[in-house]
Amino acid sequence: MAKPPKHAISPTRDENYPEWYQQVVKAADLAETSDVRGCMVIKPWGYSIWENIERGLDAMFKATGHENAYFPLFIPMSFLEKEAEHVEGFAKECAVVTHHRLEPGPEGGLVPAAPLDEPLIVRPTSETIIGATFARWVQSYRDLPILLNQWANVVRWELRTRMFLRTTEFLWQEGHTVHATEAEAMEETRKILDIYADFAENTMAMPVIKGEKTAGERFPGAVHTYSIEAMMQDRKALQAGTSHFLGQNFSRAQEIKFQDQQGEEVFAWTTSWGVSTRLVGGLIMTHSDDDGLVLPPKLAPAQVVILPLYRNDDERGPVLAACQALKQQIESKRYADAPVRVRIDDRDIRGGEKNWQHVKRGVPIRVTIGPRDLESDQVFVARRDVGGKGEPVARAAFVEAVPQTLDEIQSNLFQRALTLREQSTCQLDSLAEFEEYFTPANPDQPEIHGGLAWCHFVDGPEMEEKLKQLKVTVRCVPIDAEEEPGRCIFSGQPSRRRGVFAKAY
RNA sequence: CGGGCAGUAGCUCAGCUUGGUAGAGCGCUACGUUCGGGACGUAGAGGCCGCAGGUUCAAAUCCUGUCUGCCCGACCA
Repeated sequence: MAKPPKHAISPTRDENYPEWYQQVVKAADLAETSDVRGCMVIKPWGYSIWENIERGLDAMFKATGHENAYFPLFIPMSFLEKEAEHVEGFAKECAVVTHHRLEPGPEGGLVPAAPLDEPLIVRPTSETIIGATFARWVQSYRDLPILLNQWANVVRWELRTRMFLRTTEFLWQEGHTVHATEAEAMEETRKILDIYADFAENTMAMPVIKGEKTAGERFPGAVHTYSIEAMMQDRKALQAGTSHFLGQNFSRAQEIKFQDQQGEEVFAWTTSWGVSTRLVGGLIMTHSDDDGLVLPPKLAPAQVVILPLYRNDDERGPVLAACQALKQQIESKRYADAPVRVRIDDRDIRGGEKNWQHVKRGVPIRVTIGPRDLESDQVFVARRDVGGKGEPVARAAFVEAVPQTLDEIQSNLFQRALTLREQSTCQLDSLAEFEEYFTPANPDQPEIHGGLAWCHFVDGPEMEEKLKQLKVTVRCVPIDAEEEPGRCIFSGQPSRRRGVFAKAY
């Protein structure tokens, strides 16, 4: 009998984190590379996770008064040119449609035949096309606020792509709102940030820091950009969601204006905000281990998987019947306002291999039932978050405890991630400490190092130079932190708040 | 767009230096033995050796061109 490897995933996180990530995506059957450069195929298991993210967030948006709508994939090129910073920011990564219609070419194959009068760009984000529409919709203060969201795909022609974290085409939601006053727009911006943080922490079990981006990291065209920042297991930061206060920049560029109660024509205040399939990448890198994916129960497509064990047709019938019965019993239980999601895996493959597939796919609870269990009215239960083979439990007791067990797994994952982040966070008050913190011991093959460093800073050329050299970025200035006088570790200038610094994805 | 590397079975790759019947592992199919943490055996299916040209009796192998992909930089939800 062949000796199984120690871990399902090779290399382990410590050995080679980026490669480990790719292997988890593959082993968990989440996605694969496609025939189109930089674009991935999201497989059913991975897509189900995204659907659960979509469902969860969508409910939160609706509960706060937002409605879904859909705008075109194509944007006339001239629209993008209206807001100067916006052009600057996105022009480089736009895919452009210049022709329609294909005809047979002179040497076989097809050639584009008819050039477009005005090229269309494939949306990298929809501020411009949605803004142009809003300009028509908004005439009176009575038309406001407009609170819209769309679930869509966008394209950004990135040069380096990584599954889920950065792909040429990705799925996301983008919220776009219009308000009569600055205060209201700002309130919206912050409300959405809170929703993102709530969702990240309570549904994804991924701790985040809410903060504001510095000028250099801001969304092109925004006045303020806020983000939620998470820390992955390699101690690098991941921007997991952004909420932008656009001020009147876009409304001026696109003439979104209205008559207020005094009859004066004024420009509206707009916001935009989004999270993408990148969240799936964050989910993977927050919880998964050297045996593969680990899913928080609230997002797991299956929260419980039942694995029948039998050797022959005589055993098969009773075991499968018991599985069906168990499935119904578990489904009658509720977790997080919904019936517990259960699947039976009765595929005709070896039990051991089947079991490992579910380990690698991160199913929170695995239940094995064989002939011996039928006699003793037991089930064999394994939790993905604690690892190990599992243990026998009385069937009735197990069923009764399912919701509580799922809840324990959910909070265990969050606590574990939070603990790692806290252990990997420090305050640094000198440039020397900062440099040491972010310099790997072995530059040829950098080990996992660094983390989150809270430092006083003043945005400027000294800082920029040093960050570039160390490949560190300012993630955000946390908005929940107290003000505290200090001095910029780069320039020595006085500072009132600390920023969070980290290497980042 | 600069610098490095690679295209051979579904996947990962060997073979190329020194030209001579197209290979391995994994995966897949069938049968048997197995089965409570990744099984094993036997038999099979599966190929435009990226593409085009050249050298040669003969090219996966040598030469030229070309296309595509990957890695490292600049850019980034």
